[in-house]
Amino acid sequence: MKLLAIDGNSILNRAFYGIKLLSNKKGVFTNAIFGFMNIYFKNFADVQPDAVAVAFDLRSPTFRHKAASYYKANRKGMPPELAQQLPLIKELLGLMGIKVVECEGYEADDILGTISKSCSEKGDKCFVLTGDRDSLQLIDDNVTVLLATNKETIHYTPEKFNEDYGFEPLKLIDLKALMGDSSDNIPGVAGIGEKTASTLIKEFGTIENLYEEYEDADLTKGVKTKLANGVESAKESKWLATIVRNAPIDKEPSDYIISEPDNAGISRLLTELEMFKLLDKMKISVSEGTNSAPVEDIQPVEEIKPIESELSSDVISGIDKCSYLLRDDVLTVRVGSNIYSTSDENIITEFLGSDCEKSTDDAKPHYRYAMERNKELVNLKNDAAICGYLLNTSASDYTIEKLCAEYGVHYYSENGELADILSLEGLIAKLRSEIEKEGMTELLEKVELPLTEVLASMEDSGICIDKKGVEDFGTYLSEMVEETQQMIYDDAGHEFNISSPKQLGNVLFEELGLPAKKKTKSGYSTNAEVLEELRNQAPIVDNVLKYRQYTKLNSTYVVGLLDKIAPDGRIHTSFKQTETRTGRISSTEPNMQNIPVRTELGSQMRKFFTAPEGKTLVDADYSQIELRVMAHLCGDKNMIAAFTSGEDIHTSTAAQVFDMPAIMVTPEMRSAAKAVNFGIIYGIGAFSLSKDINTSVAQAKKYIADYLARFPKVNEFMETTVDNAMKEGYVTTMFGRKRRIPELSSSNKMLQAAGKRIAMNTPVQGTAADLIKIAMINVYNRLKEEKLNAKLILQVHDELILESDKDCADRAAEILKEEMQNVYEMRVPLAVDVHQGESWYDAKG
DNA sequence: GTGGTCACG
DNA sequence: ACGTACGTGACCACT
Repeated sequence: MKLLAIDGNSILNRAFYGIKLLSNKKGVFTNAIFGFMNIYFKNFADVQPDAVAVAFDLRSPTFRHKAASYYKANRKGMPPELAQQLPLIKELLGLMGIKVVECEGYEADDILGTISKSCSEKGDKCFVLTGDRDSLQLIDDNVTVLLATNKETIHYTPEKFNEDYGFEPLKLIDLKALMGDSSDNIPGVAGIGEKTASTLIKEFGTIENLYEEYEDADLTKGVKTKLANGVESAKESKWLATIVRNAPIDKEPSDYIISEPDNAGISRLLTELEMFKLLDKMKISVSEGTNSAPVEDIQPVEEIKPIESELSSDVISGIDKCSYLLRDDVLTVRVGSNIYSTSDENIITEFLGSDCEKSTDDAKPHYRYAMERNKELVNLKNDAAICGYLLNTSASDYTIEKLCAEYGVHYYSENGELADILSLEGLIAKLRSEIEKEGMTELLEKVELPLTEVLASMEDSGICIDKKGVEDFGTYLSEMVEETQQMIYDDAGHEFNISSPKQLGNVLFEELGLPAKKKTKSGYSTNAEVLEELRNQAPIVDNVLKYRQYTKLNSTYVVGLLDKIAPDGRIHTSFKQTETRTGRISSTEPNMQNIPVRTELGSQMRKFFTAPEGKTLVDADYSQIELRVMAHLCGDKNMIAAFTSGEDIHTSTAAQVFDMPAIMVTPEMRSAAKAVNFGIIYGIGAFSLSKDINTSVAQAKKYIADYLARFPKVNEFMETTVDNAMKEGYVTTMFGRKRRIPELSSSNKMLQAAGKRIAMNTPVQGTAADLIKIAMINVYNRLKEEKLNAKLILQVHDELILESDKDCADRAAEILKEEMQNVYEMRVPLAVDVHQGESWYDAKG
């Protein structure tokens, strides 16, 4: 008979700290359960036991059978994120038919000690699974310890133990009695560490033997003295380190034979915890739970037999609804149990342009495939990645396989290469029903799906870049880098890598003795904020700042952009629609949303983004869109009045906060008010505000208090938003976009505070993102309808850029401004500034 | 791969 | 006592 005995606390602990925090929608943490079950299944497969026991600590405050329990109980308790998972894993194990063993006054390792002893005496094989090396003392010919480490599980037999330690397993107790163990509060012998202890045990075996012989042995005087002083402690420690092997529990291995699992119960629990991957692994379907989703959501698990054939025009004309994939220029279409495929470009474009309703996994590249060939993708109804993103904006990616695992849809991995296409329809059905449940169907159909085509078109268009201009700018920057670098070397007295924060910190704060202000994890902080304060103290500092500016411009922008120029002489960025937590779009390879503008030198870069011959760039940006969104969302009268009046918002905020007419507001007051306005959007904190405007925390606090007194609805909005977020676990934007915030249920105060700021900021930033997305779709359609030779080419969060034929640029600018301003009826006007120019620099106005 | 830094809204 | 504003992406050094 083979028994697998698991130290539940130890394995759960290891799983918890080894896997990043995961939680379900309600904020119940599940990472330790997930990790525990992974370790369990792996070892179960390795050992193939006949019986399983999982032991957990159980200590009563009034009864302690030994002092070690008392010491351990004194240690810092487990974090609530882990503690809440403890009853859940026990419940799960119970449902799986696995016996959970607990015994008042005993720890898990005592229970394992007892069970393994009983096995050993009866000649049964026992495998002890734990993460704790202490249990290695249990090893004998019938008892193997499976030690789970971060990397692998080590199988400790007596031979393996001897190889590693050089003595027999039972003597591990004596080793610990000498060296002690701070985490278990075992004192050991003062001054004896692991090395000495190990040597002594190898030579003398047990501490009893050691204390009989050590006085005459060949040991240093120091060691002898330490041993003499530690004799009592050594004996006490040996007792503490010995695992109990006679706890009052069931001792027959046959008592632990696994009973019939309750699949419905498991399904219910794991569905509640949203651990679909685990459920799939256990080969239990969601439907086995009693509270299962409606039948139509569930993909049948039975084998389906796909019929594969070549896609043809005849077939295409007969399809009215299908799912498809387009990868590496190969199209695969599924209609019922028929699978068609083709790599014929003409057939592919014919399919994409056909009337049939289409569902796919990631449509943007398909739009581009069509556009590059002057064709269209028509009637796209579903995009799995977009659906997955709306349901959870925080996932790392949205592949079909991952989504199936997350939403409990069967993934047809048994069908090899066809797995994705076979799984797609069921997945889409499930995702759509979830989206409907969450009230995001309109957001999906009216905003995100239409936006995909707009983004594809923008990527396809790209923006014209003046290659020669960039190259010349690069030459200039390189000269400046060279020059500045030399001056820095002269000041430092030697050459070093200025780009290495470590080496730079050394030069500045060690060699030159400048006062270090801040530290980072790995040394001195040398960021711009710190250097700015040191500017007057040494000329090298100014040069370092210049060096940073030149190298940044040169490597990120000049070199980085030249590297991305396409054969058509343009830059085609990639807009990501499923990346940000808030609903914004992001831009990569290259990032066109962080082209310099704030400094004079940096903004020169924008002169190289140009309109080609006969065309012009039209640039429009929302003025203070996030503050306007805030005014709309909270409905504060004073704030709305400030925007309706058309005055400068920061000046008028200052007038309110400082209680004076606008004409008396000084530039300093305006800039303080501006900082407060930013703080309001980000989820205000007095400390950061004080740093931002260089004043005391007390003063910053007063600004905030005064602000909130003047704009009471802002305060109210923040409070209700956070309260509601704490209750629901998520926040929403005006258009129903959701962001879950698991940080809110963290026991870590810092993390929870961050969660609250996220809760305050996301509805504002997210609503602004929704608005400009809708405007983009409307602009795209208007330009198309009016057949203007003008195209959207860039979006920078609150800014849209068109490339337009000169002769229709005024009309295009009019449409752009109109659609942006009128995108949605708000309680405040949405102000838009529009300009035209030959380059981005000029069009910014 | 991670951390530091810095470019943008 | 601790670390501090929201959301991104790219580059460099270093492990």
